[in-house]
Amino acid sequence: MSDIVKLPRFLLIKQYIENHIASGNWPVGTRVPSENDLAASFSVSRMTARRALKELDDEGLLTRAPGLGSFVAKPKALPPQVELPNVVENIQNFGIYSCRIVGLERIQADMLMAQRMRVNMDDELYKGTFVHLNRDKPAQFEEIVVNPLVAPAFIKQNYHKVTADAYLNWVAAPSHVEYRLSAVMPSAMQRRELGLTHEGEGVCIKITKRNWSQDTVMSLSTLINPAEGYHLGKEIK
Amino acid sequence: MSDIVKLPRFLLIKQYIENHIASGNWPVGTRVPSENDLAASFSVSRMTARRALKELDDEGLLTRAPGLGSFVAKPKALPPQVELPNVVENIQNFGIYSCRIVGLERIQADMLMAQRMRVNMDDELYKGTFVHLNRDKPAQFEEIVVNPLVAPAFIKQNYHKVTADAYLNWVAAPSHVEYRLSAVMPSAMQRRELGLTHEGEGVCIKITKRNWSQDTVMSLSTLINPAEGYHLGKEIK
DNA sequence: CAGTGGTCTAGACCACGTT
DNA sequence: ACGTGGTCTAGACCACTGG
Repeated sequence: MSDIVKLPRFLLIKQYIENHIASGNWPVGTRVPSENDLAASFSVSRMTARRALKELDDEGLLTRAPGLGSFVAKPKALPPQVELPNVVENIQNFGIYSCRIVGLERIQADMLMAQRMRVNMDDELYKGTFVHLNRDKPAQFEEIVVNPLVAPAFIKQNYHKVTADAYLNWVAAPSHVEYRLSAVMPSAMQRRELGLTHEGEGVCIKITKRNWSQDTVMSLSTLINPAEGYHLGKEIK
Repeated sequence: MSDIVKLPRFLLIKQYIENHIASGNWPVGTRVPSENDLAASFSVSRMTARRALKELDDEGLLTRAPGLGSFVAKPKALPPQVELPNVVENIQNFGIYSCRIVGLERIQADMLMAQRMRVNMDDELYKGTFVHLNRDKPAQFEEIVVNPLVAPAFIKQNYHKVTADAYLNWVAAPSHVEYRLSAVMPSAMQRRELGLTHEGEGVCIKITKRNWSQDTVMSLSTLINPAEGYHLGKEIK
């Protein structure tokens, strides 16, 4: 016996169309019945038939054009995406978080940094260097350069309780964020701070992150994670 | 002077609500006017007021509940995501692609592989090993294990022109894909195949990808890329 | 021109949660 | 009982497209 649940009519129409598409019966580009056609053949008002087509349009299964009709859209293979885990947040939620402040200082922009921060050379910038620890074990090395105009008090904060990233999100949420990820061998300083003493170990994931507030760069941070145990995406086992 | 364009009424209502939310006038959790309220105050039918609320709901700005009303939703910070570049596709588009077939054979599933492929131990599997080259320079090492039930002819194909991945997508598009990314030091065999001769070089990005067709595993592939020049996300310069 | 989708109306019935 | 959103109707006018 079929379910006793009474499905809304617009859902029946959607399923009718979805089935024709999924079965290959209506290949890409096929013109599907118009709102009036569906209204007639399903004994339904046009508004109801319209809703079915509208939602299939929203879901990307159909393309609709006034004066032309509704057509089976070609499936757009959305590029595979992985989430970037927030190491500090994970520790705060599931571990014991602490932070070693390696440095917190004013610097002058060299040529490269001026270019990346979209400021002039020799402009003053703030720079913070941190090691994030889980149960007193180094988990991530962070270096962040901040535009003083966006966060004048950045250098006066106490980053034992609140991370620099969290503070910046507080004083001015970025309007846009850029990420870049690669794998590197850490520098001697980074190895030391991360406690990577053995000769063999050392592969690290490096994430570069730039926060924008409209057209000005708020901050540029570099995160170095030991590759050991650092993964993106779902567990595969 | 304001634009002469005549906006649809439901858009005016949407803007009215959006403005109240954006200005902080209606903080998260605030109950917004009901469909009937809006219909009355905008001298519009309920269906039109409804459409405005419906679309704001779809866009995540509102949460609606029958019997209760519509409420300002709390902005959900979508986790940052990066796209996984398809190395082979990039070479085919912007370089000169070729492929060295290292191996193409039947294997028996050991315990680990059986678990990952969701088959029984000692079941037959197909395994392909490839090196993808750009201008005859190794760019990616690939190892792919395939379920024979899904692609019985997998092992008989010629993978010089079409990649194993492309072939599998052809015979049976996956219904779901899992990714996992990490950084590793390549094995001796991988180093040899990738032409990593110098002692210092060697950090690699490893991508594990599992294709599902409904509830069966179609394939499990491991991609090894020299980290040198391999990046995810937007260029930051 | 006839047909399409886009917008809109003024009603209606229902299931649901609060009171 | 009342108001909410969810579904639905039978009309309507419009801008746009094709033949």
